[in-house]
Amino acid sequence: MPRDGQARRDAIVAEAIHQFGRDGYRAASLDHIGAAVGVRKQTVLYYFASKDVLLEACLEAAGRRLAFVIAKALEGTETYWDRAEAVIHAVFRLAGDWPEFPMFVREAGRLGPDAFDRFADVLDPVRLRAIEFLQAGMDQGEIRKQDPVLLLFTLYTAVVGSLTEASVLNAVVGADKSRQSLRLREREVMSFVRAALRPPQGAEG
Amino acid sequence: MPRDGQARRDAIVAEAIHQFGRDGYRAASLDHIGAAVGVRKQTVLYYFASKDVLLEACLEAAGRRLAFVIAKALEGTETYWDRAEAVIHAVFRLAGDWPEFPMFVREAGRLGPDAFDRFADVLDPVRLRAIEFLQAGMDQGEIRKQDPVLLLFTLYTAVVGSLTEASVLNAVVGADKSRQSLRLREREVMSFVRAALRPPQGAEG
DNA sequence: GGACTTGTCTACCAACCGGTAGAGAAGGCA
DNA sequence: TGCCTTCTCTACCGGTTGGTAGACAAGTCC
Repeated sequence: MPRDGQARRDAIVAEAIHQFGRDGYRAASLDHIGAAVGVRKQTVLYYFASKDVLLEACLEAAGRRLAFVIAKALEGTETYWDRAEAVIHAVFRLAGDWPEFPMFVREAGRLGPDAFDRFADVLDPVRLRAIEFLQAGMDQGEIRKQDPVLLLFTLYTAVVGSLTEASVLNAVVGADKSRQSLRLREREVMSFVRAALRPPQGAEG
Repeated sequence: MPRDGQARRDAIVAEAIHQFGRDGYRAASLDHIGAAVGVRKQTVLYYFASKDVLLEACLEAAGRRLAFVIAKALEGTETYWDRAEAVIHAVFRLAGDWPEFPMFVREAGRLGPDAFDRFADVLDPVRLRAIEFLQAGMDQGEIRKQDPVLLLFTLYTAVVGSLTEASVLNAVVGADKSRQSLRLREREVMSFVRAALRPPQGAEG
Protein backbone atom coordinates (compact mmCIF):
# COMPACT_ATOMS: atom_id res chain seq x y z
CA MET A 1 0.00 0.00 0.00
CA PRO A 2 2.39 2.74 -1.18
CA ARG A 3 1.69 6.31 -0.13
CA ASP A 4 3.01 9.68 -1.15
CA GLY A 5 6.76 9.49 -0.63
CA GLN A 6 7.44 13.12 0.14
CA ALA A 7 4.66 13.36 2.72
CA ARG A 8 6.01 10.25 4.43
CA ARG A 9 9.51 11.66 4.39
CA ASP A 10 8.36 14.90 5.98
CA ALA A 11 6.34 13.07 8.60
CA ILE A 12 9.34 10.93 9.54
CA VAL A 13 11.59 13.98 9.82
CA ALA A 14 9.06 15.84 11.95
CA GLU A 15 8.63 12.88 14.27
CA ALA A 16 12.38 12.30 14.47
CA ILE A 17 12.99 15.93 15.45
CA HIS A 18 10.39 15.47 18.15
CA GLN A 19 11.90 12.29 19.54
CA PHE A 20 15.54 13.33 19.14
CA GLY A 21 14.72 16.47 21.09
CA ARG A 22 12.66 14.75 23.76
CA ASP A 23 14.74 11.61 24.32
CA GLY A 24 18.11 12.48 22.83
CA TYR A 25 19.62 11.10 19.64
CA ARG A 26 20.90 7.91 21.18
CA ALA A 27 17.83 7.04 23.19
CA ALA A 28 15.42 7.66 20.31
CA SER A 29 15.06 4.49 18.25
CA LEU A 30 14.08 4.00 14.64
CA ASP A 31 11.47 1.54 15.88
CA HIS A 32 9.70 4.19 17.95
CA ILE A 33 10.00 6.90 15.32
CA GLY A 34 8.54 4.54 12.75
CA ALA A 35 5.75 3.42 15.05
CA ALA A 36 4.73 7.04 15.69
CA VAL A 37 4.15 7.63 11.99
CA GLY A 38 2.49 4.24 11.50
CA VAL A 39 5.30 2.44 9.78
CA ARG A 40 8.00 -0.17 10.52
CA LYS A 41 11.58 0.74 11.15
CA GLN A 42 12.63 -0.77 7.83
CA THR A 43 10.44 1.75 6.06
CA VAL A 44 12.24 4.53 7.88
CA LEU A 45 15.50 3.01 6.66
CA TYR A 46 14.08 2.95 3.16
CA TYR A 47 13.78 6.73 3.17
CA PHE A 48 16.96 7.41 5.16
CA ALA A 49 19.88 5.05 4.65
CA SER A 50 20.90 5.21 8.31
CA LYS A 51 20.01 6.87 11.58
CA ASP A 52 22.79 9.35 10.98
CA VAL A 53 21.39 10.33 7.59
CA LEU A 54 18.02 10.86 9.25
CA LEU A 55 19.65 13.15 11.80
CA GLU A 56 21.24 15.19 9.04
CA ALA A 57 17.88 15.58 7.33
CA CYS A 58 16.40 16.76 10.63
CA LEU A 59 19.17 19.29 11.17
CA GLU A 60 18.71 20.66 7.69
CA ALA A 61 14.94 20.88 8.03
CA ALA A 62 15.17 22.64 11.39
CA GLY A 63 17.81 25.04 10.10
CA ARG A 64 15.75 25.84 7.04
CA ARG A 65 12.63 26.56 9.02
CA LEU A 66 14.51 28.83 11.42
CA ALA A 67 16.21 30.65 8.55
CA PHE A 68 12.84 31.15 6.88
CA VAL A 69 11.23 32.50 10.04
CA ILE A 70 14.09 34.92 10.65
CA ALA A 71 14.15 36.13 7.07
CA LYS A 72 10.42 36.76 7.16
CA ALA A 73 10.70 38.65 10.44
CA LEU A 74 13.14 41.11 8.88
CA GLU A 75 10.66 42.18 6.20
CA GLY A 76 9.30 45.65 6.83
CA THR A 77 11.53 46.54 9.77
CA GLU A 78 13.75 49.58 9.66
CA THR A 79 15.64 50.63 12.78
CA TYR A 80 18.36 48.51 14.33
CA TRP A 81 16.37 47.85 17.40
CA ASP A 82 13.22 46.98 15.45
CA ARG A 83 15.12 44.34 13.55
CA ALA A 84 16.72 42.74 16.59
CA GLU A 85 13.37 42.75 18.35
CA ALA A 86 11.62 41.24 15.36
CA VAL A 87 14.10 38.37 15.14
CA ILE A 88 13.87 37.54 18.82
CA HIS A 89 10.10 37.71 18.74
CA ALA A 90 10.01 35.44 15.69
CA VAL A 91 12.26 32.85 17.32
CA PHE A 92 10.17 32.83 20.46
CA ARG A 93 6.99 32.49 18.45
CA LEU A 94 8.56 29.59 16.57
CA ALA A 95 9.36 27.97 19.90
CA GLY A 96 5.77 28.46 21.00
CA ASP A 97 4.35 26.96 17.82
CA TRP A 98 6.88 24.15 17.74
CA PRO A 99 7.87 23.21 21.28
CA GLU A 100 10.22 20.42 20.25
CA PHE A 101 12.38 22.81 18.26
CA PRO A 102 14.47 24.27 21.11
CA MET A 103 15.10 20.85 22.61
CA PHE A 104 16.20 19.52 19.26
CA VAL A 105 18.61 22.38 18.68
CA ARG A 106 20.01 21.81 22.11
CA GLU A 107 20.53 18.13 21.38
CA ALA A 108 22.21 19.08 18.12
CA GLY A 109 24.65 21.20 20.08
CA ARG A 110 25.34 18.34 22.44
CA LEU A 111 26.16 15.98 19.60
CA GLY A 112 29.25 17.99 18.73
CA PRO A 113 30.65 20.06 15.88
CA ASP A 114 29.80 17.64 13.07
CA ALA A 115 26.10 17.64 13.78
CA PHE A 116 25.95 21.30 14.70
CA ASP A 117 27.73 22.41 11.53
CA ARG A 118 25.08 20.74 9.43
CA PHE A 119 22.52 22.88 11.23
CA ALA A 120 24.65 26.03 11.15
CA ASP A 121 25.46 25.71 7.45
CA VAL A 122 21.84 26.26 6.53
CA LEU A 123 21.82 29.33 8.76
CA ASP A 124 25.08 30.71 7.42
CA PRO A 125 23.51 33.30 5.10
CA VAL A 126 21.40 34.52 8.00
CA ARG A 127 24.46 34.57 10.24
CA LEU A 128 26.55 36.59 7.80
CA ARG A 129 23.69 39.00 7.32
CA ALA A 130 23.37 39.41 11.07
CA ILE A 131 27.08 40.11 11.52
CA GLU A 132 26.99 42.72 8.75
CA PHE A 133 23.96 44.25 10.40
CA LEU A 134 25.67 44.48 13.78
CA GLN A 135 28.84 45.87 12.24
CA ALA A 136 26.91 48.55 10.37
CA GLY A 137 25.07 49.47 13.55
CA MET A 138 28.38 49.89 15.36
CA ASP A 139 29.85 51.98 12.57
CA GLN A 140 26.88 54.32 12.79
CA GLY A 141 27.14 54.51 16.56
CA GLU A 142 23.74 52.94 17.17
CA ILE A 143 25.17 49.77 18.68
CA ARG A 144 27.91 49.65 21.28
CA LYS A 145 31.26 48.81 19.71
CA GLN A 146 32.39 45.22 20.32
CA ASP A 147 33.34 42.06 18.42
CA PRO A 148 30.24 41.39 16.30
CA VAL A 149 30.90 37.65 16.05
CA LEU A 150 31.16 37.29 19.80
CA LEU A 151 28.10 39.51 20.24
CA LEU A 152 26.03 37.33 17.93
CA PHE A 153 27.28 34.26 19.76
CA THR A 154 26.20 35.87 23.01
CA LEU A 155 22.77 36.76 21.69
CA TYR A 156 22.35 33.25 20.34
CA THR A 157 23.17 31.63 23.66
CA ALA A 158 20.92 34.05 25.51
CA VAL A 159 17.95 33.15 23.34
CA VAL A 160 18.55 29.42 22.98
CA GLY A 161 19.69 28.98 26.58
CA SER A 162 16.65 30.80 27.82
CA LEU A 163 14.28 28.88 25.56
CA THR A 164 15.59 25.42 26.31
CA GLU A 165 16.05 25.87 30.01
CA ALA A 166 12.52 27.24 30.11
CA SER A 167 11.07 24.23 28.33
CA VAL A 168 12.96 21.92 30.64
CA LEU A 169 11.69 23.60 33.74
CA ASN A 170 8.19 24.00 32.41
CA ALA A 171 8.04 20.23 32.46
CA VAL A 172 9.16 20.35 36.07
CA VAL A 173 7.23 23.35 37.37
CA GLY A 174 4.02 22.60 35.50
CA ALA A 175 3.01 22.83 31.87
CA ASP A 176 0.03 25.15 32.40
CA LYS A 177 2.32 28.12 33.01
CA SER A 178 4.07 27.33 29.76
CA ARG A 179 2.78 30.05 27.50
CA GLN A 180 2.75 32.72 30.19
CA SER A 181 6.28 31.83 31.21
CA LEU A 182 7.49 31.91 27.64
CA ARG A 183 6.09 35.39 27.15
CA LEU A 184 7.74 36.61 30.35
CA ARG A 185 10.98 35.05 29.26
CA GLU A 186 10.82 36.78 25.92
CA ARG A 187 10.53 40.14 27.64
CA GLU A 188 13.57 39.32 29.77
CA VAL A 189 15.70 38.33 26.82
CA MET A 190 14.51 41.41 25.00
CA SER A 191 15.72 43.70 27.76
CA PHE A 192 18.95 41.76 28.00
CA VAL A 193 19.61 42.19 24.31
CA ARG A 194 18.64 45.84 24.47
CA ALA A 195 21.25 46.29 27.20
CA ALA A 196 23.87 44.44 25.16
CA LEU A 197 23.29 46.57 22.07
CA ARG A 198 22.80 49.99 23.64
CA PRO A 199 25.80 52.29 23.25
CA PRO A 200 27.32 53.67 26.48
CA GLN A 201 25.72 57.12 26.06
CA GLY A 202 22.20 55.77 25.76
CA ALA A 203 21.00 56.81 22.26
CA GLU A 204 19.01 54.01 20.66
CA GLY A 205 16.47 53.43 17.85
CA MET B 1 41.77 -7.51 45.97
CA PRO B 2 39.21 -5.45 47.95
CA ARG B 3 39.77 -1.73 48.23
CA ASP B 4 38.30 1.09 50.28
CA GLY B 5 34.56 0.97 49.60
CA GLN B 6 33.74 4.64 50.14
CA ALA B 7 36.55 5.86 47.90
CA ARG B 8 35.38 3.49 45.17
CA ARG B 9 31.81 4.70 45.58
CA ASP B 10 32.85 8.32 45.26
CA ALA B 11 34.99 7.60 42.22
CA ILE B 12 32.12 5.82 40.50
CA VAL B 13 29.73 8.70 41.22
CA ALA B 14 32.21 11.28 39.95
CA GLU B 15 32.81 9.33 36.77
CA ALA B 16 29.10 8.69 36.27
CA ILE B 17 28.34 12.42 36.58
CA HIS B 18 31.00 13.04 33.97
CA GLN B 19 29.66 10.48 31.53
CA PHE B 20 25.97 11.18 32.14
CA GLY B 21 26.67 14.84 31.43
CA ARG B 22 28.84 14.24 28.39
CA ASP B 23 26.91 11.41 26.69
CA GLY B 24 23.49 11.58 28.29
CA TYR B 25 21.99 9.12 30.76
CA ARG B 26 20.89 6.61 28.19
CA ALA B 27 24.03 6.61 26.09
CA ALA B 28 26.37 6.30 29.08
CA SER B 29 26.87 2.63 29.92
CA LEU B 30 27.81 0.95 33.16
CA ASP B 31 30.55 -0.83 31.23
CA HIS B 32 32.23 2.42 30.28
CA ILE B 33 31.76 4.04 33.66
CA GLY B 34 33.27 0.99 35.31
CA ALA B 35 36.15 0.84 32.86
CA ALA B 36 37.01 4.49 33.54
CA VAL B 37 37.49 3.76 37.24
CA GLY B 38 39.30 0.49 36.57
CA VAL B 39 36.54 -1.92 37.45
CA ARG B 40 34.00 -4.20 35.76
CA LYS B 41 30.39 -3.25 35.38
CA GLN B 42 29.35 -5.88 37.91
CA THR B 43 31.38 -4.08 40.53
CA VAL B 44 29.49 -0.88 39.74
CA LEU B 45 26.29 -2.85 40.23
CA TYR B 46 27.64 -4.11 43.53
CA TYR B 47 27.77 -0.53 44.86
CA PHE B 48 24.60 0.69 43.13
CA ALA B 49 21.81 -1.81 42.66
CA SER B 50 20.82 -0.41 39.28
CA LYS B 51 21.69 2.33 36.83
CA ASP B 52 18.78 4.32 38.19
CA VAL B 53 20.10 4.11 41.74
CA LEU B 54 23.46 5.31 40.48
CA LEU B 55 21.76 8.29 38.84
CA GLU B 56 20.03 9.18 42.08
CA ALA B 57 23.34 9.09 43.92
CA CYS B 58 24.81 11.39 41.29
CA LEU B 59 21.93 13.85 41.57
CA GLU B 60 22.26 13.95 45.32
CA ALA B 61 26.04 14.42 45.19
CA ALA B 62 25.78 17.23 42.63
CA GLY B 63 23.01 18.92 44.59
CA ARG B 64 24.98 18.70 47.80
CA ARG B 65 28.11 20.18 46.28
CA LEU B 66 26.15 23.06 44.74
CA ALA B 67 24.35 23.73 48.01
CA PHE B 68 27.66 23.77 49.85
CA VAL B 69 29.25 26.18 47.38
CA ILE B 70 26.29 28.54 47.57
CA ALA B 71 26.13 28.45 51.36
CA LYS B 72 29.81 29.21 51.57
CA ALA B 73 29.49 32.11 49.13
CA LEU B 74 26.92 33.79 51.37
CA GLU B 75 29.32 33.96 54.32
CA GLY B 76 30.56 37.48 54.97
CA THR B 77 28.32 39.25 52.45
CA GLU B 78 25.94 41.98 53.54
CA THR B 79 24.05 43.96 50.93
CA TYR B 80 21.43 42.41 48.68
CA TRP B 81 23.47 42.94 45.60
CA ASP B 82 26.64 41.56 47.22
CA ARG B 83 24.85 38.37 48.04
CA ALA B 84 23.35 37.84 44.60
CA GLU B 85 26.71 38.60 43.03
CA ALA B 86 28.52 36.21 45.36
CA VAL B 87 26.16 33.35 44.54
CA ILE B 88 26.46 33.84 40.79
CA HIS B 89 30.21 34.11 41.01
CA ALA B 90 30.39 30.96 43.10
CA VAL B 91 28.27 29.00 40.64
CA PHE B 92 30.39 30.13 37.72
CA ARG B 93 33.56 29.24 39.59
CA LEU B 94 32.11 25.81 40.31
CA ALA B 95 31.41 25.41 36.60
CA GLY B 96 34.99 26.40 35.85
CA ASP B 97 36.44 23.95 38.36
CA TRP B 98 34.05 21.19 37.40
CA PRO B 99 33.16 21.48 33.71
CA GLU B 100 30.92 18.42 33.67
CA PHE B 101 28.63 19.90 36.31
CA PRO B 102 26.51 22.17 34.09
CA MET B 103 26.06 19.46 31.50
CA PHE B 104 24.99 17.00 34.14
CA VAL B 105 22.43 19.39 35.62
CA ARG B 106 21.09 19.99 32.17
CA GLU B 107 20.77 16.26 31.57
CA ALA B 108 19.01 15.95 34.91
CA GLY B 109 16.48 18.51 33.74
CA ARG B 110 15.95 16.62 30.52
CA LEU B 111 15.22 13.39 32.36
CA GLY B 112 12.02 14.83 33.77
CA PRO B 113 10.51 15.73 37.12
CA ASP B 114 11.43 12.52 38.95
CA ALA B 115 15.13 12.93 38.37
CA PHE B 116 15.11 16.67 38.81
CA ASP B 117 13.25 16.54 42.10
CA ARG B 118 15.97 14.36 43.56
CA PHE B 119 18.43 17.11 42.68
CA ALA B 120 16.16 19.94 43.79
CA ASP B 121 15.32 18.34 47.12
CA VAL B 122 18.90 18.70 48.28
CA LEU B 123 18.80 22.34 47.25
CA ASP B 124 15.46 23.05 48.89
CA PRO B 125 16.90 24.76 52.00
CA VAL B 126 18.97 26.99 49.75
CA ARG B 127 15.94 27.68 47.59
CA LEU B 128 13.74 28.65 50.52
CA ARG B 129 16.48 30.86 51.88
CA ALA B 130 16.82 32.56 48.51
CA ILE B 131 13.09 33.22 48.25
CA GLU B 132 13.03 34.73 51.75
CA PHE B 133 16.01 36.85 50.78
CA LEU B 134 14.32 38.14 47.63
CA GLN B 135 11.07 38.80 49.48
CA ALA B 136 12.86 40.74 52.21
CA GLY B 137 14.67 42.79 49.58
CA MET B 138 11.35 43.66 47.95
CA ASP B 139 9.78 44.60 51.26
CA GLN B 140 12.64 47.00 51.91
CA GLY B 141 12.40 48.45 48.41
CA GLU B 142 15.87 47.33 47.39
CA ILE B 143 14.61 44.81 44.84
CA ARG B 144 11.89 45.48 42.28
CA LYS B 145 8.57 44.02 43.42
CA GLN B 146 7.60 40.80 41.60
CA ASP B 147 6.79 37.16 42.30
CA PRO B 148 9.90 35.93 44.14
CA VAL B 149 9.41 32.31 43.10
CA LEU B 150 9.19 33.24 39.44
CA LEU B 151 12.14 35.58 39.84
CA LEU B 152 14.30 32.85 41.31
CA PHE B 153 13.20 30.53 38.53
CA THR B 154 14.24 33.18 36.04
CA LEU B 155 17.60 33.73 37.66
CA TYR B 156 18.20 29.99 37.73
CA THR B 157 17.47 29.58 34.03
CA ALA B 158 19.62 32.59 33.18
CA VAL B 159 22.61 31.13 34.98
CA VAL B 160 22.19 27.49 33.99
CA GLY B 161 21.08 28.27 30.46
CA SER B 162 24.05 30.53 29.97
CA LEU B 163 26.49 28.05 31.47
CA THR B 164 25.32 25.01 29.54
CA GLU B 165 24.83 26.73 26.22
CA ALA B 166 28.29 28.19 26.64
CA SER B 167 29.90 24.81 27.23
CA VAL B 168 28.06 23.39 24.24
CA LEU B 169 29.20 26.14 21.95
CA ASN B 170 32.70 26.19 23.34
CA ALA B 171 32.99 22.69 21.95
CA VAL B 172 31.81 24.03 18.62
CA VAL B 173 33.64 27.35 18.48
CA GLY B 174 36.88 26.08 19.99
CA ALA B 175 37.92 25.08 23.48
CA ASP B 176 40.82 27.53 23.81
CA LYS B 177 38.43 30.42 24.36
CA SER B 178 36.75 28.47 27.11
CA ARG B 179 37.95 30.27 30.20
CA GLN B 180 37.84 33.71 28.63
CA SER B 181 34.36 33.08 27.33
CA LEU B 182 33.16 31.86 30.70
CA ARG B 183 34.38 35.05 32.37
CA LEU B 184 32.69 37.18 29.74
CA ARG B 185 29.53 35.20 30.18
CA GLU B 186 29.60 35.68 33.92
CA ARG B 187 29.73 39.44 33.44
CA GLU B 188 26.74 39.27 31.09
CA VAL B 189 24.66 37.24 33.49
CA MET B 190 25.69 39.56 36.28
CA SER B 191 24.38 42.60 34.44
CA PHE B 192 21.24 40.73 33.48
CA VAL B 193 20.53 39.83 37.08
CA ARG B 194 21.34 43.36 38.20
CA ALA B 195 18.73 44.60 35.75
CA ALA B 196 16.19 42.06 36.97
CA LEU B 197 16.67 43.03 40.61
CA ARG B 198 16.98 46.81 40.30
CA PRO B 199 13.86 48.70 41.38
CA PRO B 200 12.30 51.03 38.77
CA GLN B 201 13.68 54.24 40.37
CA GLY B 202 17.27 53.04 40.23
CA ALA B 203 18.36 52.85 43.90
CA GLU B 204 20.40 49.70 44.52
CA GLY B 205 22.79 48.16 47.07
C1' DG C 1 40.77 -22.63 62.24
C1' DG C 2 36.14 -21.67 60.82
C1' DA C 3 32.22 -18.55 59.92
C1' DC C 4 31.08 -14.10 57.95
C1' DT C 5 31.50 -9.81 55.53
C1' DT C 6 33.29 -7.18 51.79
C1' DG C 7 34.82 -6.63 47.28
C1' DT C 8 35.75 -8.25 42.60
C1' DC C 9 35.41 -11.28 39.14
C1' DT C 10 33.68 -14.71 34.97
C1' DA C 11 29.79 -16.41 32.71
C1' DC C 12 25.49 -15.80 31.18
C1' DC C 13 20.74 -13.90 29.91
C1' DA C 14 16.78 -11.51 27.67
C1' DA C 15 15.84 -7.27 25.50
C1' DC C 16 16.83 -3.94 22.34
C1' DC C 17 19.58 -1.56 18.94
C1' DG C 18 20.92 -0.29 13.90
C1' DG C 19 21.20 -2.44 9.72
C1' DT C 20 20.79 -6.22 5.77
C1' DA C 21 18.32 -9.42 2.57
C1' DG C 22 14.81 -10.19 0.10
C1' DA C 23 9.79 -11.00 -0.81
C1' DG C 24 5.53 -8.99 -2.18
C1' DA C 25 1.87 -5.46 -3.22
C1' DA C 26 0.39 -1.56 -5.94
C1' DG C 27 0.46 1.50 -9.79
C1' DG C 28 2.43 3.56 -14.33
C1' DC C 29 3.53 2.54 -18.81
C1' DA C 30 4.57 -0.06 -23.17
C1' DT D 1 -0.41 -8.47 -20.60
C1' DG D 2 4.07 -7.90 -18.74
C1' DC D 3 7.82 -5.04 -17.05
C1' DC D 4 9.56 -1.75 -13.90
C1' DT D 5 9.58 1.48 -10.17
C1' DT D 6 7.97 2.70 -5.64
C1' DC D 7 6.84 1.47 -1.20
C1' DT D 8 6.25 -1.60 2.77
C1' DC D 9 6.79 -5.65 4.91
C1' DT D 10 8.78 -10.23 7.56
C1' DA D 11 12.83 -12.46 8.93
C1' DC D 12 17.15 -12.27 10.51
C1' DC D 13 22.08 -10.78 12.21
C1' DG D 14 25.78 -9.09 15.15
C1' DG D 15 26.58 -6.09 18.79
C1' DT D 16 25.48 -3.75 23.10
C1' DT D 17 22.86 -2.94 27.22
C1' DG D 18 21.15 -3.49 32.11
C1' DG D 19 20.91 -7.05 35.17
C1' DT D 20 21.47 -12.00 37.55
C1' DA D 21 24.00 -16.09 39.46
C1' DG D 22 27.53 -17.63 41.53
C1' DA D 23 32.62 -18.51 42.29
C1' DC D 24 36.54 -16.77 44.68
C1' DA D 25 39.92 -13.99 47.36
C1' DA D 26 41.05 -11.27 51.33
C1' DG D 27 40.36 -9.56 55.67
C1' DT D 28 37.85 -9.71 60.46
C1' DC D 29 36.03 -11.60 64.44
C1' DC D 30 35.22 -15.53 67.54
